[in-house]
Amino acid sequence: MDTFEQEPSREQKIWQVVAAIPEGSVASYGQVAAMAGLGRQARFVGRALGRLPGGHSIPWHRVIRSNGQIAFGEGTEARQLQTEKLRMEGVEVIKGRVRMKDFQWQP
DNA sequence: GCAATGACACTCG
DNA sequence: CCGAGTGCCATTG
Repeated sequence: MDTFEQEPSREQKIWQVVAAIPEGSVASYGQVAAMAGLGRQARFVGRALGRLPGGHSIPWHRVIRSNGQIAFGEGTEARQLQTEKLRMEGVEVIKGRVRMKDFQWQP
């Protein structure tokens, strides 16, 4: 029973913010963290998404580093998938990085 | 209970 | 442009 209650609210907040990112835009971990009320806790966002089980329906591919780079290492399936998804939504991905200046989500 | 790790961010040189 | 150091917090051995 107590095996499914790891972290309450914080994750929920993150999911909300990530789910609120419009198509064709991207947000950095720090940005999501700030909007979720976590301040600089970007790591919490990353860990939250990474440890998240299936069935969450969260567009994790719209979340990248503050620097515009894809969070995953080169040669990983996840990175390829994220790149493809972003391109499919109209986001230009050059060498695994995005032009934040033009695609960063501005609330 | 401590040490190491991790889908990060920021500053400095 | 890139490397190194620091902070922040939860998970895992």
